[in-house]
Amino acid sequence: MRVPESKNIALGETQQDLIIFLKQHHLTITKTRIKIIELFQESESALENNLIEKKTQHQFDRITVYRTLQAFLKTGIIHAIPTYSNSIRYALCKGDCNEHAHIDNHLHFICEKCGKTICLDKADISIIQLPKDYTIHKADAILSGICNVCKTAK
Amino acid sequence: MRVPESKNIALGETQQDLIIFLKQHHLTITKTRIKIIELFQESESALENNLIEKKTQHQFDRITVYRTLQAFLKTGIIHAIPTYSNSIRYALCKGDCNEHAHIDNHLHFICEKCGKTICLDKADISIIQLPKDYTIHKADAILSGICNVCKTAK
DNA sequence: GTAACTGCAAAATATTTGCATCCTT
DNA sequence: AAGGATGCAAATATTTTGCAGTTAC
Repeated sequence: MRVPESKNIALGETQQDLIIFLKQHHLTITKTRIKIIELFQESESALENNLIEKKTQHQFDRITVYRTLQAFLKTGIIHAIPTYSNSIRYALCKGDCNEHAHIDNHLHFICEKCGKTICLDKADISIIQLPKDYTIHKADAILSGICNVCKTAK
Repeated sequence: MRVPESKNIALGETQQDLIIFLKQHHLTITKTRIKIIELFQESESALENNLIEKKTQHQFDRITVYRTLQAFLKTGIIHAIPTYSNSIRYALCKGDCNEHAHIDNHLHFICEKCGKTICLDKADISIIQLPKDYTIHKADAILSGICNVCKTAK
């Protein structure tokens, strides 16, 4: 298949788009990878290894899921999100991230009730004033509280 | 010992101050707790369980360290810091935190070179605009890059 | 003396690595 | 056919829990 050249590698809706997307990131096409990317697309909140295993009903080996996430991370498809717990969460990169450049400055919200981690793309944290003698590569804000769903659910 | 009443429970320099501090937080005084608080005071960067074990030269059982951290966390002496890794880091609360109220809105900087996590107290992230339908209890910003020490060390 | 803290054992959870086998290109 | 991806086994790291012995108040 011919892979279109593009600076802005965007993730389309159809499975065909998804295959192109993976190829653009120089990843081989496998059932695992397609399924896990689809999961990320469906989910509005961040995912951790454990959660992916459950959502795929243990269709794939736990280790395969770890390795898939590592491959996605390395090629800039997903990014890690800092958490207060001891498991690493990931979410799809919305921007123009790839192996070489990773732009990932945004807000993350962790709900204290349901535990979901949600990327809030609209907000921008570049307004934060930084100390002079530090070089900043990446900025992440973690907000915690009660999310919109849990609030209305009471 | 008479424990002075105070709204602003502050941590003093001497070991005597430290004992008063622990009592104000309704914690019994033990060798472990004194040593670990002292460690936090000495260290300008955040500590994880592992690191505390090493710094105390395994003087205390690993499990005791975990439980000490939990006690400190519960009484508002320390706060957890979100990380990209799978171990939980803690730092002393500088403000007026206690069992009931926890004010902890500040910047955390993680150095990509030396791995240190540093609390940058001066900066304030309350200026971040938040979505309307979310209730925020706590805000934390994680900046990563190169810290002042590693920068000059080259 | 009583309640709380500590240490050992054991278990649960999260993640990594090695190797043989299978799938993608 | 070759290289990469997968799955199983095994190992490591982090954290939690139970229980008996010790310490703080």
